[in-house]
Amino acid sequence: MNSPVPEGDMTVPEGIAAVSDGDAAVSGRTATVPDRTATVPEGYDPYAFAPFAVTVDLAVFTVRDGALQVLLVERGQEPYAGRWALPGGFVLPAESAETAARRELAEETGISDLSGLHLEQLRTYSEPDRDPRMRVVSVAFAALGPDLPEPRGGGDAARAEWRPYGTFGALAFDHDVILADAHERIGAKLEYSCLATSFLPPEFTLGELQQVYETVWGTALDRPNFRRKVLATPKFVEPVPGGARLTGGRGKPAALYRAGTAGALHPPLLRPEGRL
Amino acid sequence: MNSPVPEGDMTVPEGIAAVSDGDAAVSGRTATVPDRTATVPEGYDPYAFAPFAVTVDLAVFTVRDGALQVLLVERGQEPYAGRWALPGGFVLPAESAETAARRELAEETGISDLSGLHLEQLRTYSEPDRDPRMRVVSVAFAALGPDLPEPRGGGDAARAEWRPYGTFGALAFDHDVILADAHERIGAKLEYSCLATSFLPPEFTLGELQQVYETVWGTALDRPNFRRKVLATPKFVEPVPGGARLTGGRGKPAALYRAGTAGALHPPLLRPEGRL
DNA sequence: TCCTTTATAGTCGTTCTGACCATAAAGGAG
DNA sequence: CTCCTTTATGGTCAGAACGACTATAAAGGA
Repeated sequence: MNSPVPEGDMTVPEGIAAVSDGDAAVSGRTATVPDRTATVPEGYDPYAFAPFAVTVDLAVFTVRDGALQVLLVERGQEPYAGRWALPGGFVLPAESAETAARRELAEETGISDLSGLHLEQLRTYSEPDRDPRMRVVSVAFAALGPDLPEPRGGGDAARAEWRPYGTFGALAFDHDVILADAHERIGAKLEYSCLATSFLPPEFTLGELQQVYETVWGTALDRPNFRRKVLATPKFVEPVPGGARLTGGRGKPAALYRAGTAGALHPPLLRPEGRL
Repeated sequence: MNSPVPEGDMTVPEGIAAVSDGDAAVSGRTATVPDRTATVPEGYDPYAFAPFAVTVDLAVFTVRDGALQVLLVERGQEPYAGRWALPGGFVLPAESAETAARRELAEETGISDLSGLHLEQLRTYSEPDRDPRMRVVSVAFAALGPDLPEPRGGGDAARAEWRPYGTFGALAFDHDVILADAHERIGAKLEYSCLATSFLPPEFTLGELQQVYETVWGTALDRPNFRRKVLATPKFVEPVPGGARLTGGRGKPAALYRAGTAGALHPPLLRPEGRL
């Protein structure tokens, strides 16, 4: 896994080749301001390569209280000061976008255990006028996890909160578009992957699994048919050994299941109506 | 559609806001070195934002001679001089990644008519060591089109050629991974979208459409069943008015069809065996 | 002790799918 | 001109999957 700079014709000073070999900058994981000397070789003019700032933005979903909720942060600065936005931040010189996404999320929410969080690259937003201040390219991620703790709003975020999807006004920048794209992607992936289990704790009932589908898709599903489909799909879920059952609810106790080893669903579990 | 720089804490000089308005660099379509003054405001320290070079890489597929072919260019410089690579290049300061992708492709292949080409963002590759020279983030695209003209190999590319998928050795950088990801994505999208028609000219036979599926998936399909599925999907294809038929081939002349207006396929046309 | 709620099992008719077989219409070989 | 091969197209048929239901079980609450 190396990488591009395609067939670059841009005159690259010979001294550059040796630069990124030094891993001196890799350690700067918690710094918010990148080490200025880390990736910039002596005598290298970064403007020759049209420098961009690279950020990550995260559309983090969870299912809480039977509703699809999104993690938002309140901006403390212009532009869009006071407006809600998706969490995110700058990619540091020694980070991949994936690494930066997890770091930023941890910083801004104070949630330390992100192990159960499913992170997935959505797409990159690179319109030249995305940010009124400067040229910023943002790698967007869709993330989903089980009912996570209340965010603390640390790091660069003034505040951080779970908000029910659709109950807030326009977000900062192009975050409305990113969020809508993320929602569409998640909904589509539920059809042909076992992604839904990422919304749930390690052990769950089929009723809870169904609620994930219903919440994300916004449609009601027939319970017996849903159950039949899920159980008919090999390795989608497997019963918890010992016949453990969840009680305490209103009705008959439900059997507990764990996520299986399947990555894809065959056949897919299609949404009732058309794909869009 | 604006954009991120999330809740930026990095002190941004006020003078920056006016910067990207200047479209001075947009014209530099054939320039290999971007205008250095275009996006860099006075008094702005780019290192505070960890400048990255941003490139695009394209995995361009077509079906030729019954085989899936990929467009490759030969690198003329180190690193990986003489190695085959995916076409691509630097994003200019006033371009989106999509715009840069089409420009680079036109430059490096000499193919002027890219209108029939379907371009789709794949994902962004941002591992810190992707490029041995410097920090480069690459937005990868999957592209597919009907049998395109022979590439001329202009622009930054020493040579450009169609090569049957799988008939070449290791590509430069992480382009092997990008290409594999693109192939997987295309194969998956054939299942639930009408993307296959992008591989074909405006008018085509069902046999040609089936060959696209067979070529991309690498599996044989039952002809009557394929036909039944395709015709049963509303708006996937529509017959050419007047009952035009393609003759000149070996067997019975085939009816001609055009791409319909459907974007998604319901129900999907699943690959014979599991999804991966 | 009902009543409500949720889980789970099963039925039934329709639709879809995969594996076939059959026929039509072209070009090529002899 | 006559087979033969090739490709297109039209069917059949049994099994699988699906959607809409009905029925029963097991909990808590009134």
